[in-house]
Amino acid sequence: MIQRVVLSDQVKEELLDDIMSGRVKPGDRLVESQIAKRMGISQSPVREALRDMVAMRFVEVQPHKGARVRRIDQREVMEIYPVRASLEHLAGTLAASSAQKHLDELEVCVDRMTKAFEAKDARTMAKWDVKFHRTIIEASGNSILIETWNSLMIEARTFVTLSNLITHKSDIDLAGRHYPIVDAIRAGDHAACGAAMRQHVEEFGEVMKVVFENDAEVTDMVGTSSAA
Amino acid sequence: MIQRVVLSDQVKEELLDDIMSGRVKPGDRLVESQIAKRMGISQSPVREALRDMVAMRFVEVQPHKGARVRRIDQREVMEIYPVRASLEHLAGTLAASSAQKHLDELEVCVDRMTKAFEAKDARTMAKWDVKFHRTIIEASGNSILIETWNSLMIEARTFVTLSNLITHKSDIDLAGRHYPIVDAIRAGDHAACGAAMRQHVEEFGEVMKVVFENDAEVTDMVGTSSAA
DNA sequence: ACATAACCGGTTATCGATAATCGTTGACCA
DNA sequence: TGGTCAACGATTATCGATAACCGGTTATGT
Repeated sequence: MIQRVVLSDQVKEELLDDIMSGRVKPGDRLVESQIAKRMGISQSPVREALRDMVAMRFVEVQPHKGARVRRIDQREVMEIYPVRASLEHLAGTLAASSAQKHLDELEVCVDRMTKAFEAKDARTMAKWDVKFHRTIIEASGNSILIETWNSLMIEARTFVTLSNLITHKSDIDLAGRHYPIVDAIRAGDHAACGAAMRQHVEEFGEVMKVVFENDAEVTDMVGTSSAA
Repeated sequence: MIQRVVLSDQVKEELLDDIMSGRVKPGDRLVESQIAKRMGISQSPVREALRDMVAMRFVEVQPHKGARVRRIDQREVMEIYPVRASLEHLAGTLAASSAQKHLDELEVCVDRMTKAFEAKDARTMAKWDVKFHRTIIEASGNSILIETWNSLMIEARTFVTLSNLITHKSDIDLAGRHYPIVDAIRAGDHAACGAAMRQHVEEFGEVMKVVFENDAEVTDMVGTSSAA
């Protein structure tokens, strides 16, 4: 096990998978030497992988005290929506024309999302949801916007969020709510597309808020996501 | 030299300073072993510092090939403004009330900015400009927004941008353009504050665009910034 | 009893050395 | 001449060992 190009990248992937799958939970310590021993490698690549994951915000380290899986609390989950709404509003506005060549692609995303939702498969649904949004972000052509959006690690967050949603509120058709965006792109209407993106993200935030309020003990989202 | 808490942080600061001051230019290689020898330390903390600076987008590395100072081109400089405008619009909207307790602070920033501008001191001006904006971003209370804004490394970018501006177009009073924001905060008008923030950032972008157009050979901003 | 100091196990931060990899140079041959 | 490839120097990626550091615990003095 562990054999490809750059060890630290493989370590990173493995640790990321541990986190996403729930094998390790928020707050858990990630001890460099232990991980190194478990993977049969030295401390250096592990250390490097952990630092990378700090930049991704999956891990937090305190000097001389070590790394832990970052705890994503309800406040943080909710705080992301206004930021996404702003960024995606901009992306929608910029991308309304250039995204037209991706209309088929976008519709495939919505379709797959719908199916995954019916199958209660949060991971797959998150994947297509994120692909939909990323397609539009990238069509904006603004590389800073793209990098900024990517830095929010929306894929992972969406996954844990949808896991919760599907578990606790399986009657909301999220996939279908992407159609207004598709329509605005088809019409090439920049303002409408931006507005649709904003509204879509804000709506999603509202739904999550309700989920939280109806299910107060769910404060540790990543931890509970392992059920999916 | 080099003596505080964490070596890699000191290395990072030193390298950052080398870049900001123009002692090393975009495209220059940053050889781990050479830097280590020059600073009288081992390769590890240098390596770590470089990886951190990749996350900050000041450095780029290719596996097995090493690190170079990242080239920031005109396109990238211009692309940041729409993103900033979106984020700061949001921040202004959220912060109009809570920033009221920082009104004095904000006015100090503008004052210092004005003085630095008169002294043609781009570094100091950037410092106070960024402090002004950061104060409002932080008053928004949204930690994701704060982190996202920080990830744009606006301080360093503003410095190189202002260096150019001061060199090439010293007749524009940028500092004074912060007053509409201060006024909106004083009035506690959320919508106006958001709008003022957006307009301010967009105006700055416009000014920079003009600077670029009037000075076509300036495409390598970091490189030329060493004049400041 | 209580505060403080010395100690200890566990872990991180740093070191110096080595293996792996890259780009280049120059020999060799068709 | 032109092209392939082996060897080289430079540099990165990884290693194993050690020093520095943290938090908790026990020993010590008042």
